[in-house]
Amino acid sequence: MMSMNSKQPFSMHPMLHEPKYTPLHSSSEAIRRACLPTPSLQGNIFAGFDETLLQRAEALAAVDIVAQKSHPFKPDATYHTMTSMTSMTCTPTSSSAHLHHPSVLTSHHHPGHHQPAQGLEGDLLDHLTPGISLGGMSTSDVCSTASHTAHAAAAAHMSAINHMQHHHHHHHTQSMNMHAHGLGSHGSLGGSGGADAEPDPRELESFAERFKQRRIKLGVTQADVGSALANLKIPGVGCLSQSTICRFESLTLSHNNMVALKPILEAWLEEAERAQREKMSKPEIFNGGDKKRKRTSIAAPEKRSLEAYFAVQPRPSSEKIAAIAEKLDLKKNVVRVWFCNQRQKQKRMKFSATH
DNA sequence: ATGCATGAGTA
DNA sequence: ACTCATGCATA
Repeated sequence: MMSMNSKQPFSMHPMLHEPKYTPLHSSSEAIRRACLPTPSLQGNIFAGFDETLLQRAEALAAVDIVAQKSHPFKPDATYHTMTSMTSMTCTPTSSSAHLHHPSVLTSHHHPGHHQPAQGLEGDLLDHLTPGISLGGMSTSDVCSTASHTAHAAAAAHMSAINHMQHHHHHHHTQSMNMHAHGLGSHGSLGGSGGADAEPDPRELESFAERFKQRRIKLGVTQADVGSALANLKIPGVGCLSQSTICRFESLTLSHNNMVALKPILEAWLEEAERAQREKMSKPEIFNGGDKKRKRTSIAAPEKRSLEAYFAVQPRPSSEKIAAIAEKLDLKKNVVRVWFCNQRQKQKRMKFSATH
């Protein structure tokens, strides 16, 4: 079933499955695509290029250390010991069903990628400037220690604290209108004139801000919002995690994701404010789930190396990943996932270029 | 707030 | 095996 992939009722052009955003920041795509030009790759004489890459990248990483900040936390003693877990996938058996796939909002447009040749590392490395290649990546961390996210903001009022709603709803239905914004035309919609579908990054930005503001005013935490969403009974919409709400508010989601989530959170907001008005009371149960997934922690040195590799080749081949994994003494899967996540990060709104 | 991970849907 | 949307665990 093609299901959700079907975006607009009126198929614009079967070929244009590129629901890319407004011309304003459509470059996030361009960026990643732009890194494939391979000027020269004939140099890889022998099979030593893999080793070379690793060595060079690590060398860069070393430089990085100096130029980088050394977090106040653990210098490096991080226990990446557990990276040896073969299938840490703690059998999902654990009560809390893992069945959820609230991907109602998925837009799955294929990003037509490519298989960039992998012989350019050597060259690239040679032309790379330590500061440049790695500077923009690792510094992204640093969270404001004071995450006064109104944690205990007394959600006394409407605390629809429904953790653990073992959703088993298979909402594949509704596929948000991922609309292929008419690139070029869309005037400006000064104040959301187009009802609910505005692919405007600016609009999303302001909404996210207002959302957070009003949410806090309601005295509700991000987690509360997430679980309360289930009470909205919006077909195909279950609950969301604190993470997602947080990311929405901080715009650290993909554009499409933001667009898809907006109407839902908007609906919740209004419902919440309405409910507060009439002093309601929602029955809250508790939760009851226990499953401890251990979060692998990649030590700083390894992380730096990975970043160095990434700067050169964001999409290493399976073999390359294996090599890197072995070099850094990490599970291949850990490395693979790391690269995937890294790529995803680059696509997020907030820091995505042109924004 | 964010790092590492899972899973559905695709290619 | 990747992308994307999400989530658990944790700094």
